Amino acid sequence: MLDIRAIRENAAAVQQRLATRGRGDEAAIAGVLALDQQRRQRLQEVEQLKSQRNQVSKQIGQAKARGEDVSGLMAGMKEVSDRIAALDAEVAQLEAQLEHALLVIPNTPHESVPVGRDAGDNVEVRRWGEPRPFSFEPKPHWELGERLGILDFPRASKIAGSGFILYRGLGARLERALINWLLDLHTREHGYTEVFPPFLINRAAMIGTGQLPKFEEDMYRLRDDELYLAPTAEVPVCNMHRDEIFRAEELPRYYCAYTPCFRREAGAAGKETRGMIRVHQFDKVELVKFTRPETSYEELEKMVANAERVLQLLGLHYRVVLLCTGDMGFASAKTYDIEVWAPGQQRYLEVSSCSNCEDFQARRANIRFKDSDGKNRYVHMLNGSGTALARLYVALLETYQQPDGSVTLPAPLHSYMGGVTELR
RNA sequence: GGAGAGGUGGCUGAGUGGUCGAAAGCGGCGGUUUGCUAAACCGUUGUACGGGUGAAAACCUGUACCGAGGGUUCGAAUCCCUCCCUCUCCGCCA
Repeated sequence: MLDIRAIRENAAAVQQRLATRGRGDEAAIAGVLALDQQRRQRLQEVEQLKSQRNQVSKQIGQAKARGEDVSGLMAGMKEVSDRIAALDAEVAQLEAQLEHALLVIPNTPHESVPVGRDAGDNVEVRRWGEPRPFSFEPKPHWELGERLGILDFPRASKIAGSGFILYRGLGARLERALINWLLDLHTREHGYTEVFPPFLINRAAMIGTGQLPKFEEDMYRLRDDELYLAPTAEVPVCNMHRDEIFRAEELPRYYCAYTPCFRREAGAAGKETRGMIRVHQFDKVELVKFTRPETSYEELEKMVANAERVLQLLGLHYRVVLLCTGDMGFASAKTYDIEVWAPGQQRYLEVSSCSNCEDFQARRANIRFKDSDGKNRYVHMLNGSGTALARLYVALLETYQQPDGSVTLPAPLHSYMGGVTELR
């Protein structure tokens, strides 16, 4: 959520930054300003009346104590009270409208973000390694997985529907190994604290990180309870500290968490439906940081490096991409994507997305810290995948496939696989 | 799921219709004292949203906030209703 005061004081600049996203979000600012103006006007009126009421009520109390007749005073105050009730309702309605208007406006991109329309305008920042050369035609993961008997898409459909994965045997073991290895890596070597949160999320938390109210149709929701399936661990982990105030010395805080991620992928039907590139449920280890505002951009670079380390240790070729204004997510001010090379499909796959949301989520979730001058300020919140498992799995299978269809496993996973070094 | 108890400021905890933003204690901050530490003593101590003054730091002022939302009343932390959460017991269950 953007700061209403910043909008009030700098409307043109905010509009200009929003316009770079190319979605017309800047158009909402005029309405926000009008609502804000009305709200403040009504607020002044009602507060003046309340002041009057407080004074007279006090007089009534005192007069009564002296045994005087107060029926005249009381009669007059009834009208004031009714007027207050009416104005209060008006203010509440304006506030609700203003709140909603602000909740559906995306974050303003940071000035270092390239302006662009879509993914085509993203800027490649660096590459690591290079695509593995093949002496044979590399196969896509769905062929490898089915042949090895570790991925079973038809049976996943039988249970849930299309867009779900069933791992079995060493395939299931590999998924579990990756989860454990990633959590160990980030907690032991990168200083993150492990969190295992609920996978069901209430509405307030979904609003806190920005999934709601705008993206309701992308979320799985329970029928009988106001609960949603976690679309990413970002949601529970960020909301851990909702309505809290950190002491300055408690920052930065690093958390990592494994959760499955549930996404309806509404509107994405038909796109990339083959295999496990885009599915309704996938596993992910997520990194989340709460930082002071001054350090959040350094922390973003470090977070990207932490995610890159995953691919480096696994020996997977990747590139880092800085998203342009038009391709960034709703809550983000700056995002790097990490894309791993999938030789079976001759393309890069997004396995991580690391974002600095600045105070956008902190304002929604009301997460602050007490600064050295005693003032409460909003923290900056960052989140990044470290990494998404399904696509990492794809890259592993396709990169380390052998001519006979077997797959060797990179060294870091051997112990996590109980000594198994290849799938065949 | 059933029965009961409870949710007050950073913490503990008083407050059952009016002068309560809220006693007291602890903690925090500032000061006195001190070679240092501790203790003692004095003072101070919330947040949000408006309005005003100021270049700003800040200051002045109003309103709201005692789990959340409604209601009664001239006036609600206090009375009523609904909901949420915590604790205890019972039931059920991995």
